[in-house]
Amino acid sequence: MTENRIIHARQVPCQLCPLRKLNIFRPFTPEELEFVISFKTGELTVRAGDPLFLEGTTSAYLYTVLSGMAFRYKLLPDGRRQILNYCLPGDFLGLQGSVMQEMQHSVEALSDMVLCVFQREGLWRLFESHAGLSYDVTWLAARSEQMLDQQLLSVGRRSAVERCAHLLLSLADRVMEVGMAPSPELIRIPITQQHVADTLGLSLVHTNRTLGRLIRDGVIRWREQEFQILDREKLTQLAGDEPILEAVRPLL
Amino acid sequence: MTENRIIHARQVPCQLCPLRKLNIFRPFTPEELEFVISFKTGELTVRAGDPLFLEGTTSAYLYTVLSGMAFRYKLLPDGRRQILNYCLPGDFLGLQGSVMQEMQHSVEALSDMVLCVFQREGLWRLFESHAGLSYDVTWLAARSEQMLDQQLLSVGRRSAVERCAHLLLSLADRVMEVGMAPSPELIRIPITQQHVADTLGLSLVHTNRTLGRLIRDGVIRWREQEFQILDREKLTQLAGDEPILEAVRPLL
DNA sequence: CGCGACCTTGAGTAGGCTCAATGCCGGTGG
DNA sequence: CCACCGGCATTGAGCCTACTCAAGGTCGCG
Repeated sequence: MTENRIIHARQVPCQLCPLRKLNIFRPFTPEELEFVISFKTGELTVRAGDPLFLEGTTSAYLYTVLSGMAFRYKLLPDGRRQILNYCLPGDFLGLQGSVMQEMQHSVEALSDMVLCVFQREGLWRLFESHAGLSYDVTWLAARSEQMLDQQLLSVGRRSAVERCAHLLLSLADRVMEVGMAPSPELIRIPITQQHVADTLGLSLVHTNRTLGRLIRDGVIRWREQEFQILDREKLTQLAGDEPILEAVRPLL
Repeated sequence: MTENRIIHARQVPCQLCPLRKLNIFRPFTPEELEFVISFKTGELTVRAGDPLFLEGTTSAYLYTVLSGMAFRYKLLPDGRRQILNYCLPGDFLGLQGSVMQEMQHSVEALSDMVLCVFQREGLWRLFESHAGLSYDVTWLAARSEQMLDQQLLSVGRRSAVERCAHLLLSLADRVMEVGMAPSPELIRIPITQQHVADTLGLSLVHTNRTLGRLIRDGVIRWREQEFQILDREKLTQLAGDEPILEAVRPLL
């Protein structure tokens, strides 16, 4: 469980944070940077498949993804799983757990990951001393709410093809944003079709057939742990609507 | 549009706010109360069917629902609608619009409503001067994210009956919480079956048949603008999982 | 009285589901 | 070196949940 995992000393000093250099993240004042340095208590390395949070437990920590990928999900008592969203570098995890008593969802690593670790209590110190950073936290919460809105629209109202197209586009965009893609449109993501199915509220078989159609039509390519967008225009048209990308965002 | 609607002078002074008396809202310090009084710039009265926000526009205002009900939704280009959630008294609206450039969703009044109006800019003043209230805003954002998680789980992974049961339970609970229900289990909500359908990602006809089954089985009663839970136990069992209620929450 | 908003019901269809088998590949152990 | 196994993708067959189209029915209101 989260609580007894080893937290390493910091390897990556915030000043040299590779993410912060990306121009999708808003620059910090030296003062803010200093605070974040004091806020960060260490780093956590996890391996693909490890849980980061478990529904029903409480966690003393908050994380920012430094590298790697994870997904947030909920389970029904009988085991049906709904993936809520994917967590990429720069994403801030665990806020719900800080604010509520118990986590209402679980998070699992998709790949090996490195995370910045913050103490839950430090968050209050952040709010007390740094209005700008508090605003950032709220900003990030609003952003993930917005992403959930989109996802809900998809699952509730789009057809299987539309859902697949939309998901692939939005994943590709997000992966590109944080510089995780080796080349434009070639996306290496450690997800299986089962993940896609559980994200989109479809069965595995039907997801496979739907992706199969996209592959046969030359719109995408799919291999284990990797997919590629061959015809973005067509994919966008199938999605019926382009996913939204925001300009600059904060990074904690 | 929001921008040219008439905003009345305050009728309800925050000190006497009827909501704040409910014990589901955390008490404020006199100092916080004073700030909120200065933050509130007036009241807005709207009628059932009026839009509060429109996707793609920007709004200069934030609202707290004082009385009445609304729903938040998104549309697909071809008109398919997904209702994201319902807004009840005490809910804080428009944060996404403050934080992003443009609204990514719309909100429409279900009944006549009264809303407390805040200036978007005032929010920054709030963050600068009141750590506790800033935390509250974040808290509220995390709460609505959590509600979306539940909704997404429903739409993605539950059957039609389960979805209906779950929605009715959670609406009933929320309505009770804020004292809008005349008597326990008798819920008067101005929604049509079309709203239910658009909330659950179902068609109108199938929603009607599903509710019909619940009615025939004596689990609920449905009339225009009103439903009633006759057998909560059965409904909970059909839902497969009880919706979560949080204890105390902030009110702005 | 007619109309609009909403609920209801029937009939036929289809998109998506389940069950079940097969194929592929990489890793492991004999 | 090969046999086996587990994880993942793929395919076929049959079914069923949920959808669409199309008519009514009811009620309140101008």
